[in-house]
Amino acid sequence: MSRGPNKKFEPEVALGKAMEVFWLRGYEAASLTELLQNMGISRKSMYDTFGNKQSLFLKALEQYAQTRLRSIREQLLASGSALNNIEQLLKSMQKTHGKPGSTGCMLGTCTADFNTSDVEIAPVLRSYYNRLENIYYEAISQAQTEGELNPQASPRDLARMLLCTTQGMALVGRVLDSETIPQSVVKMTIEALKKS
Amino acid sequence: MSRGPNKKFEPEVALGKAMEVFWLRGYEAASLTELLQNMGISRKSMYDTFGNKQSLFLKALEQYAQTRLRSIREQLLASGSALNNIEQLLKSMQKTHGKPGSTGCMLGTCTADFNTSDVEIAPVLRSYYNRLENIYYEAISQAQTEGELNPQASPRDLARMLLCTTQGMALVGRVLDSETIPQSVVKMTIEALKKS
DNA sequence: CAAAACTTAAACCAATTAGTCTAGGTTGTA
DNA sequence: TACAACCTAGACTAATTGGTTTAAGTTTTG
Repeated sequence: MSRGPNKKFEPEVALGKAMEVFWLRGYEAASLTELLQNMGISRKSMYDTFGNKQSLFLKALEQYAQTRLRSIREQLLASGSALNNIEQLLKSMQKTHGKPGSTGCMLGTCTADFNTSDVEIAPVLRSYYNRLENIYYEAISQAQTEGELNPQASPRDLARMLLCTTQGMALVGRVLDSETIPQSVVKMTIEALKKS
Repeated sequence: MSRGPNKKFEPEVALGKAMEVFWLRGYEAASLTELLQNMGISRKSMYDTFGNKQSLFLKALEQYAQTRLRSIREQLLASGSALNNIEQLLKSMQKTHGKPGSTGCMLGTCTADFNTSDVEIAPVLRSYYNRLENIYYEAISQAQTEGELNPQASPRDLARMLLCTTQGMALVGRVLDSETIPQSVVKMTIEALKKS
């Protein structure tokens, strides 16, 4: 057994704080100084624990994605009708991204933030989008088997539409000061699903 | 009349080159060095002509938006059916954003790049989104009066859906290496319009 | 108690940033 | 021809960046 005390700060908590800064500012614009201030730890501890800025970011992005994907999956797999769960999810997104000062989705922000040819980050983002698409796919399929959606429609196509529409809403919402656009988008998206 | 030669370089051409760099890299990551190299002018000329980096960026963004908006408007107002023009526009976007190495829409990239509370840039982006929404609105209205779309549907809602869906497709396309997602999105969007 | 594991604060480094300024060259016109 | 307008190249500044290292202090445990 090793001697001495264990880590005093909670790496996961500090990582969460770092995530908030990256989410708000983006990778480049998030300075070490601001990151450390929010994380509440010293420079040394950060480098000892997380390696460097890029790997800190990748860990923060991973935590964001897992938290977000789990939350969405839970909302979609809640008891009751699958279609209703999709509607409720979209409504909650409408509210979130319609708020002034909303920061959108961290995946989307990073998708814009990084050079498209960045071989380090692009595959990570692509994989998260795939997982998100698959979550939508499952929910739509379930709504179909429950008889709530047209069984002839392609759940794969619908899931992809849902993916891009919500990402677009989250992105545009960053500069909006009213809920009108998200309202329209969610309304039309739900109609599109039902009429598919 | 003033003496001496007029400007040797074309400010609009140089601005276009700057725009390309900003588009590819984003505001922060676009260094003066890279900008000047692409613009093909000296540091001094840039500061004399454009002021500083931020105003260079704002001018580049304005040029991008005007070029882009005009192009979209032209495609939508082309001769023939309004609905068909919308379809053709979406198909061209599908192709563009499905290409590996696609850089998305500069408006979207900047929307993610800047701090949401940036009072300088947020209103500019918001205004561009409004203009884009209005262009879609006109096209949809025309398709309705031409009897190609359900006249009961709200062209405002549909225009907003189109806005967010295309922005999302452009954004996600930055990390994609195949056309499958844009294909699905465009297919579903056209269906949604027709069934609205 | 003493050593190990952990912590912070701050000094430090090399590189890069946006922006300014100067010196010298070219070009066109009064 | 002489001067004004424009140009480039590059030196320079002041600040900031990510990252490293050092020194000193704290806590736990063998």
